[in-house]
Amino acid sequence: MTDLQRRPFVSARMVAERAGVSRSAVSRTFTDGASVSEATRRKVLAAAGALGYHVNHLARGLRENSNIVCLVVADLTTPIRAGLVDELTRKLQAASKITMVINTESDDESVATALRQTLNYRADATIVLSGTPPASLIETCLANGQQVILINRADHLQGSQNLGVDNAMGAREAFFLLQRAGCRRLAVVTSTARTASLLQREDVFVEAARKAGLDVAVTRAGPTTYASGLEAGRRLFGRSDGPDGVFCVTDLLALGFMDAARQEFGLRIPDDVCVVGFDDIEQGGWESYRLTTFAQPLAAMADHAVDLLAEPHAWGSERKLFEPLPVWRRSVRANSR
Amino acid sequence: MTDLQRRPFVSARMVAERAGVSRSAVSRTFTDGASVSEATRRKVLAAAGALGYHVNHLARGLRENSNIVCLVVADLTTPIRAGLVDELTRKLQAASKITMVINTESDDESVATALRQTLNYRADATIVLSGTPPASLIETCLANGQQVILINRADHLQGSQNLGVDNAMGAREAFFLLQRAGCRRLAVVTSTARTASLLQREDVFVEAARKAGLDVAVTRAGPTTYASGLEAGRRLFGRSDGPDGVFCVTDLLALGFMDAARQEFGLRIPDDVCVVGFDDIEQGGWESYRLTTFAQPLAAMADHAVDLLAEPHAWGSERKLFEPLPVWRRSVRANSR
DNA sequence: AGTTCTCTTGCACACATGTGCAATGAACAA
DNA sequence: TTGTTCATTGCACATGTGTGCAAGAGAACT
Repeated sequence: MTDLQRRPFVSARMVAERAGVSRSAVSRTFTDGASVSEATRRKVLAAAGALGYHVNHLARGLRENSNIVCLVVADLTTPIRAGLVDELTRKLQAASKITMVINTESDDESVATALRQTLNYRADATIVLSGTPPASLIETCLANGQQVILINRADHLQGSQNLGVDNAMGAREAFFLLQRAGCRRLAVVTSTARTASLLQREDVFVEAARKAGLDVAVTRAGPTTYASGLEAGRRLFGRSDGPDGVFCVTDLLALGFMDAARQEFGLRIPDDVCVVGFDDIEQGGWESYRLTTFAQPLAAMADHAVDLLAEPHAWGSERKLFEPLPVWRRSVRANSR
Repeated sequence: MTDLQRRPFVSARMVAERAGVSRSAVSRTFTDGASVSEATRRKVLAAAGALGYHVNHLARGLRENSNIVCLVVADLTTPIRAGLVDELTRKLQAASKITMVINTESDDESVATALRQTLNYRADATIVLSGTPPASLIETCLANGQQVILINRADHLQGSQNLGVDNAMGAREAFFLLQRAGCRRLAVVTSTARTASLLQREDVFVEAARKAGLDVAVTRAGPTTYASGLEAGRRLFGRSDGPDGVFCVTDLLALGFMDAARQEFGLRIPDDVCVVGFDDIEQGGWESYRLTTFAQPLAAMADHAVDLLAEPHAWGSERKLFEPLPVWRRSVRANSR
């Protein structure tokens, strides 16, 4: 009682003592394919059960791979982020990895701090979902044999492995959708967060419209939230000639925009305005919205990320793009030609 | 190249060699309050910087506390769950803990497996947000000196520390809200998932109504989702005398229910039906819904959970309840007496 | 019986860290 | 100069694993 101190976790040695065998025997009992006789194995298992022994994976991680994967993410409550984290944690667990989540601000300094923590815990790999880590830090991770996987960060950093949805393709398709619906006064609703993904969606859409001889009003009312979409709607319809076809670079923005159009300006969707989103979050499918959008294939993306972990770390920084899947619902008119 | 194998992480010994000091000096440099001269400290820091050294927290965790906290959770994409995980990861990080997320099915067997993994990684504590671990396993955790904190699991398990929102209070208030609004034909919309929280909300509401001489129709159309709320609405209004006051035990159910009422039966809210939810998820505040509900004080709950970690593990299983905060919006009529 | 072969087991080391203890050396007072 | 104090530093051990190596035991075969 006096001397026991604060070391309550039962170790392999205690099990060995109780079972009357060597510590090696205990270790081998819990190692697949190691050589132990059936008799000692039973003795060890009995002792372990009685004492409540569990192999210490931290100590095991000292010698070999830690099997730890870090997820660096911001804005966890956003549906699309939550969806991705959900898929990843699930699949990582299935691959018998352990997931450490670092919930950071999305500014680059915080991400850098998070990445350093990653190194402290000897993670085999880090998956970055938000922000952009500085190149020098990525290099440090790689030098320490740690994989760095960036998801939907268009920044093409040397040595890191990249994957993401094909924003350009989605934006192009979005334009064609609105064009086919006969929209003439186009607008893009985006956010003040100038991440590469959002910028690309905006740019490609505007470019496609320009090629077709149409002008586009771009609105950025705030961060990438429902509230910003709402505010964008107010701004766009507050002027004399509101748009009749709108591409919202994110579903959240789209839902806010739709509410502004309908509740505050009495407009009908899709009769008066057509709206296209991006991401395919669950809420877009709700009866109040029925938003036509492009889905990020989250399951496939998570699968691929986990596959990358198994492969021998390819050095040339690669980049895999996933096609966004069109989801047809009711926020765009049927072809009117 | 041939012999280097796969051990790229730089250790304290390498730093020591490069700096021309002992390994202890390196260790002390990175330990607060240890005795190192300014000269060697500088040498060590220089070498560490050049080599990209980071202290191995896993090895450090072998001797003392691992500073790892496990979060066992299911249905991560649900807004309320995502919100709680977001708060917890943030606050744990601020308390310089590391968060491991175990995304499990909510059935008890999966939770048990998750809890065992928790022991393998020598987590200082486990926070359970979903499912109910078997009592025997909790005992094992406690015996190993690991704290077990259950959030919103009404199951009062010996030795575990419990906290959650006061469901009874919220349900009672919900009834009074509807009563004051003059509703006479009451209904409860709940799910087939018979978790203690949801059952209590249902029971207390029904009991309060019965005391006031009112009968309540209880509908459970499926799991705790938007779709189930939608289906519940169809069932309730498909009969001759639909309800005029409904308590949905979850905001998600409420939103689905509202959509059914409005889109499929042309009812107005709150003129024809009053709706009260529970949880206060972000979507309930959107313009299409403006749901009156009771908020779970997630921030305060997360604060308290983190505080529990600091305290010396009190053995008598305690239980702290948080008052749900009423959020007045537009889905309930103003008092009509 | 003697030889060979296979299976099992214990010792010792490696992994990366923190720290008690003793030794070293410098600064300072007498 | 000598004795004392104090900061600094290195050695060695502890933490809990996995595994190579050699030794031992028993079985099978000549």
